[in-house]
Amino acid sequence: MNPGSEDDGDSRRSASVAAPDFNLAATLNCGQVFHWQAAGAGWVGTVGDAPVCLEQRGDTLLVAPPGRASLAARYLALDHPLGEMVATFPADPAMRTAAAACRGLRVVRQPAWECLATFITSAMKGVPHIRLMSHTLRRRHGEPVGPIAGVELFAYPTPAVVAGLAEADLRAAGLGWRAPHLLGTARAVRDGAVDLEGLRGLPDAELHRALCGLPGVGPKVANCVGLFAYERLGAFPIDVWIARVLRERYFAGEARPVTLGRLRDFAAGYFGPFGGYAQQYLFHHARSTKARGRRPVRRVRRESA
DNA sequence: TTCCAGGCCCATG
DNA sequence: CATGGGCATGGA
Repeated sequence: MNPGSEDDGDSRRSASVAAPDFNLAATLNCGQVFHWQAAGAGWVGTVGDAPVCLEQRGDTLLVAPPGRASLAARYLALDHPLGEMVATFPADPAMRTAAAACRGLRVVRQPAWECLATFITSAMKGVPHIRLMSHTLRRRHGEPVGPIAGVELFAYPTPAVVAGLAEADLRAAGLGWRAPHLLGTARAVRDGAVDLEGLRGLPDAELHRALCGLPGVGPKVANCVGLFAYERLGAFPIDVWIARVLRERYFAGEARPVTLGRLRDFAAGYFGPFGGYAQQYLFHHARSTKARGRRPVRRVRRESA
């Protein structure tokens, strides 16, 4: 990015936004959103249909083109009072460590459909593959909205477009058995069986129930969508990583693995009004510390004598 | 090669 | 209501 440059094109200029207590890289890399690409010193991606370049310099966020500064600031939730929110987290060692390590990570405000669809595709997949599926769907079926900073960008394909695809198209994009789930949900949205914007006014429990009625959406995905798209900051998604963290750090020494239901009950009461934020910090910290130096448990070689 | 991944669906007790 | 098997794909 080249702030203040006079040469061609709006996308070469950028606006400066005050962004204290913010970590752009952690925010875009923590597994809540899957389409941002590192480019030079910053990142390129879309906010809805709008292509944007982002770059952090200390407590300043540079946004290009400059007219999208407020859009980006809202998307990145720079208005969340992060210090106050983190102060509500429980003060146990696991939480304190994660909160310190993830300082500045913000839960962004994602468009509902794109969030719902990507998390339907996320079941039993690693983050890199979720990214791959997102990019493949965008490239093959989304509207081109770039390029920006030399990078071709595509909007996430709309519900109507996805609904018009064949299951085979989605399988060809790497979705596997998630293909009918995404297709079914896209058709439910297109046909008006569910109104994603209309859900905004619902209380948490009703939103959760409505989302769980969609194909491919269970408690975990519904909590992700509630947290990442509907700003239900107390929603606490429990995936295999978080389940492991909870069992190891909060239920160590149980004779038998604590059931998922018990983990849910515990998390709902323990982590407080911003439990979703707490969860995201635990998740990102677990993933970023385990990915490094992760040594698959070494296979014991059986000796034959 | 094997294991694992931001789970959900459906069939059984 | 809890539990278990099945499910596609790609990265490590």
